[in-house]
Amino acid sequence: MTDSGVVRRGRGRPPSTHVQEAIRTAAARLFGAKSYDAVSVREVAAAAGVDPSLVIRHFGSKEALFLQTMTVDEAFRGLAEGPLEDLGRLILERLLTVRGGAAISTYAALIGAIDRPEVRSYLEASADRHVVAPLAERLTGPDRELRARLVATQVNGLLFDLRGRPDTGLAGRPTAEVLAVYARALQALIDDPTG
Amino acid sequence: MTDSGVVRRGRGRPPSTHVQEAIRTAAARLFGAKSYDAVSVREVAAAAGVDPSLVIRHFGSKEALFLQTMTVDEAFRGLAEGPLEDLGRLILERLLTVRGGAAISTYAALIGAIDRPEVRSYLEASADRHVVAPLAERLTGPDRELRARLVATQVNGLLFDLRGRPDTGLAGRPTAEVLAVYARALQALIDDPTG
DNA sequence: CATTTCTGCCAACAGCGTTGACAGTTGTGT
DNA sequence: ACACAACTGTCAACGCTGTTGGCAGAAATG
Repeated sequence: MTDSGVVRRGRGRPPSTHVQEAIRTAAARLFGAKSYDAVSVREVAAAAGVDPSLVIRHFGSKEALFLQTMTVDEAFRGLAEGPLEDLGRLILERLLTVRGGAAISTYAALIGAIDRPEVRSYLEASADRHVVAPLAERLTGPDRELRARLVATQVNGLLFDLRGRPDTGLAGRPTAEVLAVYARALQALIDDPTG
Repeated sequence: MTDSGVVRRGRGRPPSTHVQEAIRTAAARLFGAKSYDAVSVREVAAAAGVDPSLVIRHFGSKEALFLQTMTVDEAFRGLAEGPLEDLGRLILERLLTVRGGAAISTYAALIGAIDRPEVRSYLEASADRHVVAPLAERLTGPDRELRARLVATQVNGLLFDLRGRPDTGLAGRPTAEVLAVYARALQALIDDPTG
């Protein structure tokens, strides 16, 4: 879906790959550990053993590098699949356990940069593509799209609150307990209110 | 609760008020219109007709000025009061309608700066004080504190998704419709699951 | 073999939040 | 009345930021 970030412009010397890879690796580590603002381009460059200007040259801007590095699509894919009657629990289970909570910390980094328009629209598009759209098609009863949208809202809230504490869980509670209780609320939106 | 931001250090010339007021007014307008990062201290100073260094002198830092300007306590006070059997709807109604959605836009500004530790802890403390703590005392059944915490989580999610669109509502839906549907999910956490 | 597009490197830009230095003003304690 | 302390506002400067331009060389295409 996303290209490598380097635009081929015709004939001539082809772009290198290992320098980009080094920058991307360093950026992923730093953006995962500190906030967007707290990570400087010069810092990423130093970690990658590269000149700061090269980072911009290769990726266009700090924000573009950030967006290319911190993607959440992989963790969100197929989130709305599974039997409807147990989907609330299933969604939460996948979010909280898959890849050791990697989805949460990546999401946390994105939320920290939410004021940047491109980050914001990426996050919205991601929720739409992986949760709202597929779920709206499967729901039955009234207000299907709104209910699907609000499922994403609840997921947003949970991810928002879990920012930075992927292990300890909410309010010191273990993940399993949060999951069981919150699943009921999520399921209240999934179930047909007239049925 | 919060003092004026100027610390009296003993005898001597007392602090002025109208300059602080001018800075605070300019800051409130700018922080409400643009994101934390997009508003510079120099810009606030210019709007207040004041030297940039005075802004820092008076308020300590840009972040302190921000926190003193954008407070959400007023809008959150008493949020968890009212009959338990209808509290889900009541909470949402108060959040979405009080003061024309001023709570939402202020919250939006705070979320935009969520990566700053002091902003983060203020937001957490605010939710605790006005929602989690008073609600946990009133709930019945198992997992009272966790359920109260998750009510705040759902509220967070809604405020998060409503950022920047206090009028149009979610997904273009009018506020009333969102309210009615989401209230069910919120109420699912408030109701005693064993009852 | 000319052309084109990369490479990497250095210096510089404008803007940022913040601080130091300094002179002037206004209050309090004795 | 007088010293002192804490404020006032003004100016220049600090170190940092993301980003850009210039430049010489390398590697591909036609």
